[in-house]
Amino acid sequence: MTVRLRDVAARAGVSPRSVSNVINGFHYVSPGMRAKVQAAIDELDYQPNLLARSLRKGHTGTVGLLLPQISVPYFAELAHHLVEQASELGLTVLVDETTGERKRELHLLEVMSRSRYVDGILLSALGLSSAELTQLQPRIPVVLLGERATGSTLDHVGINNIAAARDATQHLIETGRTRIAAIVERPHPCAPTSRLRLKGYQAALSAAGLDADPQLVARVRLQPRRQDGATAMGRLLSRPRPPDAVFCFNDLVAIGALAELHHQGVQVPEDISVVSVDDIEECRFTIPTLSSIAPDKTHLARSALQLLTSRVEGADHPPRDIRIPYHLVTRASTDARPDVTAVVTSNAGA
Amino acid sequence: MTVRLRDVAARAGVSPRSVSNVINGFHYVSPGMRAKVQAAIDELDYQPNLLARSLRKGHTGTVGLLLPQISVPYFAELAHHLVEQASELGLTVLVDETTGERKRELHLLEVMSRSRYVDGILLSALGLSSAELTQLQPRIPVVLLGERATGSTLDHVGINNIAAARDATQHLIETGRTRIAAIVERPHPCAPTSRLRLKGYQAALSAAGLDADPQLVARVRLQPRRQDGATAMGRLLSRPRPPDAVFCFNDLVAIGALAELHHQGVQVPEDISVVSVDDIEECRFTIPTLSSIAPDKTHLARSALQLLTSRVEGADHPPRDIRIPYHLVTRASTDARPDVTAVVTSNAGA
DNA sequence: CTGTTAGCGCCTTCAC
DNA sequence: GTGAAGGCGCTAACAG
Repeated sequence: MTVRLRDVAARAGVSPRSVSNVINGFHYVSPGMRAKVQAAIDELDYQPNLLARSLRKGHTGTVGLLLPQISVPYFAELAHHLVEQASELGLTVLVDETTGERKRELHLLEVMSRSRYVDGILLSALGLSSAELTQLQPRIPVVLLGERATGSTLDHVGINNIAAARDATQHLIETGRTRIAAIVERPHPCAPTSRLRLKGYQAALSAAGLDADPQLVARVRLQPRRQDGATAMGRLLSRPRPPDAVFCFNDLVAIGALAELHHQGVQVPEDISVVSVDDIEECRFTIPTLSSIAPDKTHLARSALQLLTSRVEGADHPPRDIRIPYHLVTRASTDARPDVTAVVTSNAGA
Repeated sequence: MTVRLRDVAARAGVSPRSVSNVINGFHYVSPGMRAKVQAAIDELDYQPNLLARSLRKGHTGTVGLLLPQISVPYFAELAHHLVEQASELGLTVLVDETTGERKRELHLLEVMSRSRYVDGILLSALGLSSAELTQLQPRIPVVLLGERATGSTLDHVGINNIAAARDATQHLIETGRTRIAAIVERPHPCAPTSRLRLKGYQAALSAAGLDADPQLVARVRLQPRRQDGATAMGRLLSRPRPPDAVFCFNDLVAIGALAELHHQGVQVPEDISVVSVDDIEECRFTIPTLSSIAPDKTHLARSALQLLTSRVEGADHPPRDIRIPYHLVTRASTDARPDVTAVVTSNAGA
């Protein structure tokens, strides 16, 4: 039924060892041997059993990817870049969804890391606290995506959230806005991203000498969807003194906000301008098109995979925290002139 | 270093067999034995090596998912449902991207199916022709997603594309439209979906006694993105007698069309109404919200996985072609009254 | 109900 | 340069 390495050896009249040598491009194999073996491989249509190889070698060439939910556009795009980069490195990706629940994150991390099926894990954590992540002693390498566990023992790849939010907000200020609102996730110890972005927003305001009106900070639940952005925008519009601009925690929320603004007949960007973070594809086709901070997702994917593979290969340096460059893409939502793109304010520093 | 089954056996003072029995819930194990073994497992923090188990058992509990590109919203949502359903069945999903290229589809199908890493493959084929798919003699089960290879020897799960497009178009007719355009992929032997949807569109027109003006059928490239829909819409608007409604091959194209309509100051749905297929999340927040045919994606995922696992377990029936129910979700793009949802015209027949 | 034994298919240290 | 043997960790006959 299934043709094994030893069948090839028998067919070629050589030892299994020689077949293995040919397959793995090992050592110096005599041309005659190589030809004989190759012929047998072709005739028998032989393909190595990767499972057996992995068992023997102790690693698999597969990395685990743990995401809250793959259909969320940002994660879908991230997964795409990761799969693409992995493929270039000869790796494959095993995906699982955590829904962002602490329990599931822990469970899948545990199951994956012990299964021996993956060499390492890329984790976009939402439910696990920094402390827990720090305490984690995974038996295989783990690289954190996006969220940052302060002082973690784990490698991490992401953008500088404070700086990104600051740049986005500053852009609103530069276009003459003064009552700048923010829509961010409600505070949660395990989800520092939103807190950092709020901090950046506040930093920009204070640097410009604008005061931060707490009435202009709307909170949405964790892992907000478009609808949450719409609801939050509704609340902001009902303030006695509504904003003339909004910084949104992410694109999904901003898209909901745009829908609500349209619904209420508020003109964007004339009455209110909108900016956010992630730069998902959808931003280019919202009405109006949406200005957003664009992390270099290819770079992110590559760095994460490099970090992971280097750990898999035994690298033993202290945990790294890699900051990915980003830039602000200005579009119609922050500018009367539509589709002005790519004002680059790249940031690759710590 | 790594604790093995035999270590547990030694610790518990029993045979490996008994440990295996306990782990796999095999046979009748005496309570005393079970307790002893469990204690040893806990003390040693033992976790089975799934790689070794898979090698031994001949199957892995992993299914391969081959998609053109996972960041495309429809595929992202599909992947989400698949991963979710797989998880419920105790399966994990290995994802790879084909970019829709024939060569890559063939290659990945080959590599995956021979690697012994996955028990079966879910394939959303774009580049492979029906003939090629039919000729395919994969060594592990393959279930086709979405596209239909007529007379294929492979199982298939998808919606009735003709009926879906007919229903969508009929909805436009029922709202009083008479000059109904279509945006579809340009014909390609390997991509029947668009051809079928065009057919359904034409069927609806002819059933209503409307003539099908070839000037009103715009073609876009294969795997169109939002921009392609915008461009095509632009062409339709430049016709001497522009349409008063558009049936779009999929949501992405429709979203591009909406952007172009907005850009040209054409009112939706007053001047032109728009309907499409896929019902991706984004539809609920476009401006205006987009009416779309919603395939039951959960059902699709479940059926695909059921079909696959049943094949993996050796089922030997003739190839199945499962039609998934769908319904038309009417939203603002086809109705002056916004957000009227869920007019169900479910279709589960052959 | 439990213990012993033999591979699943591969790679790799040893000898030659 | 090539051949022979052992084992990665597990499960499933086959006894007992």
